[in-house]
Amino acid sequence: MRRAPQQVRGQQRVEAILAAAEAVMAEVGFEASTTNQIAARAGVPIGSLYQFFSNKNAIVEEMTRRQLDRLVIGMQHTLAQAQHLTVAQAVEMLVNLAPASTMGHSGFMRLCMEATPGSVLYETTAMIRQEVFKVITALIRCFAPAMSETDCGLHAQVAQVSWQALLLLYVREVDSGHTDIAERILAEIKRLFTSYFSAVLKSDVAL
Amino acid sequence: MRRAPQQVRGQQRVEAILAAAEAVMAEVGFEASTTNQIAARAGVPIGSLYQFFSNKNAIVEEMTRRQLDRLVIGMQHTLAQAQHLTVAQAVEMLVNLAPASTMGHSGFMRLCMEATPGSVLYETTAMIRQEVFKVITALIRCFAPAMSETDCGLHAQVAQVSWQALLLLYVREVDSGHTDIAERILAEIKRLFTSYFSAVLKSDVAL
DNA sequence: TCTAAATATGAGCAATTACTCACGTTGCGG
DNA sequence: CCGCAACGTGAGTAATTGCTCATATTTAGA
Repeated sequence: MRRAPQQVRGQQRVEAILAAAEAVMAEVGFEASTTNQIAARAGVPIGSLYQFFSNKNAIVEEMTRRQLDRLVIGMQHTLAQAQHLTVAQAVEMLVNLAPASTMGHSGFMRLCMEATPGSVLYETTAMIRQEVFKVITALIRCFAPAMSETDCGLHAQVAQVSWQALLLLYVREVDSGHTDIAERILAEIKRLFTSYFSAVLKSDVAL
Repeated sequence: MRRAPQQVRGQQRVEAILAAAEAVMAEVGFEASTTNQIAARAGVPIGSLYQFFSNKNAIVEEMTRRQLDRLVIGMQHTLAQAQHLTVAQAVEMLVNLAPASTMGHSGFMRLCMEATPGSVLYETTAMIRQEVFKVITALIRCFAPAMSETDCGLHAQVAQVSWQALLLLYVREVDSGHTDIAERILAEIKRLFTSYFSAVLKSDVAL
């Protein structure tokens, strides 16, 4: 941020801008969204937007920082007790965290997961993907301590990419108001990861 | 196309434009690519580009038409004999088709799979995703003829989305020249789908 | 050879967009 | 109450881009 707000009206404006930005970007995408559009939606003149954010990127950076905070809540906790659980139970618990961390920010969630390598948005939101990758790696490690580093990384990458794509499917259904379909997708996600991890762990033990 | 080329020089120019467009778009993305950039790369004045293509979209439409042709080759054949195969064998054969249909057009492949709903590119390339969805649905149907329409569709959607994301991972590694990593990813994809479909079919039989 | 259609060409238009800046207004410590 | 810093404001600028169009050249058939 160019200039952190120090008065209440400044903070309120920053909140309004962030909310408007999330709404506009969710509607038209990051690239297609314009700063003028965001400012208008927030009921704020364009000059005020640039008072607090040096450019369009800075807005997303702030959104990423906040999403990251939301994300780590619960994940660390689940991971800590994973060793006392079965694979299916651990997957169940981690997937169940999704609705809470998505709630109220499905717009940003979609932006984040739809970002493609090379785009500005992808670089900005890289931290979030890395965090998910680290959690999955730790999970695999927990159940297969002897697995090689490269194999573990490969499995985690495959899982992370699938997770991202499937969570996107879930978020879209939630956004469309299809709560029942969203629930069924979550169930499918659990089934997919449970069966994949089981297959991976089985072949690891066999070696 | 605004005006189909009728002379050889016209056809050559169209080919040059399509090749240049794929290269440029693969580098900077569809939105960020400019028609002037594409024309320059093709060694063709901007006016000639608009002689054959009414706009940037028309270029991608032609690319999609060609990719669709490449895609259906082999898939129908594999599907036809799926009933004589195990799930693992059918998955193996379908996944093995990927390298051939990707070869030489990984740029467009990436564009297609990175497209997000709402974008122009997504609408244009919708046919390709639909084709993949139809094949997966048929595959599931083949092994579980009694499965309900909604369940079948849900499983196919989950599979299609995962397939898209994982194939993207594969294509990126191929583009980076990491042939060995790409091969290992293909193996993981087979494992993931085999275990997922097995789990799905097992629970279907149990009902 | 002649003519009409196909193709070639690139300066430039119209529209859009991120961002600035010069000048008002409000709030707060002393 | 004063003075300074935070904040408000929006017309305007520079740059970019998709696309047109008037005009020139090439090709194919009769």
